[in-house]
Parts: sequence; C-alpha cells; structure tokens
Amino acid sequence: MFKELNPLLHSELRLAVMSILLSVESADFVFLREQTGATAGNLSVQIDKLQKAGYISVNKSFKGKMPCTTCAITETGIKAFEEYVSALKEYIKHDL
Amino acid sequence: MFKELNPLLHSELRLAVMSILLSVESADFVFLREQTGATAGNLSVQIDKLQKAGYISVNKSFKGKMPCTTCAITETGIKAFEEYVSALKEYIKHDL
DNA sequence: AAAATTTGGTTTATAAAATAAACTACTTTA
DNA sequence: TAAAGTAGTTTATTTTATAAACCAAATTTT
Repeated sequence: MFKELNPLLHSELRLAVMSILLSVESADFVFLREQTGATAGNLSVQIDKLQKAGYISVNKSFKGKMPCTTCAITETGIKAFEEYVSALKEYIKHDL
Repeated sequence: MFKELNPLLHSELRLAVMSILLSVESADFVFLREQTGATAGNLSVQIDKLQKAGYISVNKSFKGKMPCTTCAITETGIKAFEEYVSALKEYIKHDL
C-alpha cells in the first residue's frame, strides 16, 4: 500500500536543498545556507550525502579570492525527487 | 521560505499511521501493522509518540479473549496533519 | 603592520530518532 | 500439557540530524 519514502530525500534539510536546486541552474553554499536557514555544518554534511548519492553535483572554485562551493541537481537527482513525491502522495492524498 | 516540517509527522511510519487513521473511523493495532508493514515493536513506539502528542487516541480493550488496541485520529491530529501537508507543499510544489 | 574579526567551509561530538530483538502475558492447538 | 501463536511492550542497537568546535584564508580594525 505505502511505497517506501527514499530516506535520503525524506529529510527536511536535504529536501529543501533539492527543492531549491530544482528551480535554479545552480546555487552556491552561502545561498543554500541562507535560503534554508541551516547551520553551515549541517548543510555541509547534507550536501555531502546528496553528492555521494549522485543526486547533486558539487563544484569547488573561487569567486575572486573567496572559496565558493556550487551545487546543481543531476538527472538522477531529479528522477529520485520525482519518485519521492510520487510515493509521498500516497500518504497525503487526503489533503491534495 | 521553507516552513518547518513537524518532526513528529515527518516520519515514514507515523505518517502512514496518520494517513490510515484519516481515512477510517478507527483501526486496531494488527490492522495498522499489516497495512504499514512495520514490526510490532516499531509500531508500538510510534503509536505511543502520536498518542503523547495528542494526535491520536488509543483504547485498549478485549476482542473476545484477545487484547485489542484501537486507535483513532483526534481533531488535534487532523489539524497537525493538514498543517504538515501545507508546509510540505512548499518543498514539492515543482511536482504537484 | 599586528591583532581581531569575518568568511566559507569541514570535522568531530552529541542528541534524537528509527528500528529490531528480546521479552511478557496470555491463548490456541496438537 | 507442551509447543506454538497472538498481541503487544521494553530495551538495546544502529542510524540520523544537528550543533559545536575547528581550520585556513581574507578582511577589517587599531
């Protein structure tokens, strides 16, 4: 009856990051931190998990002299997100 | 931007239980275990949490000679569920 | 220019959560 | 009456989320 909710996406912060990355070409660390309100430490950990799962790509470069970590969602990530939403709908269909 | 996802509801099993209880008058322990596929131990713990939060009411009785734990959603629970879904929609609006 | 502060993170430690395994008390079946 | 099943609870373990502490480089202050 209930499909599994991908545990990697069923996390408030990771879901927020994925949600943002779905709507932009790419976003840097500071932008994600501001938009989500997360601490840098937490964000760093969660970005790492998403990257290791292949859901986002992470690029470290420099903007002027300051380091800049840029994230973008991957095809795999988009697919996983869509499947997560599809599963989730089963749980919340009463209120859709 | 992103509203908090009520951590009590943002759990696969508790969400499944709430989802079921939204659609029925009441449901007993065994029914919930079967429908969710959860282990009895896990279900017991999660039911307890939902009850302590006032999201469900729990009634322990006997069906014949066998014990029977019956759960029903409360008004508080319905409201919390609706708020959770409303917050969640922000995260997944891309795919709705 | 040296010291203090800020920026952009990462690593490590702690708190909280999910889950399973072990257990209890009773019932049914062989 | 012994073995197995039912309906759960309690306890222990693993996993996860989160924050605190840290680091290196850049910037600002004195």
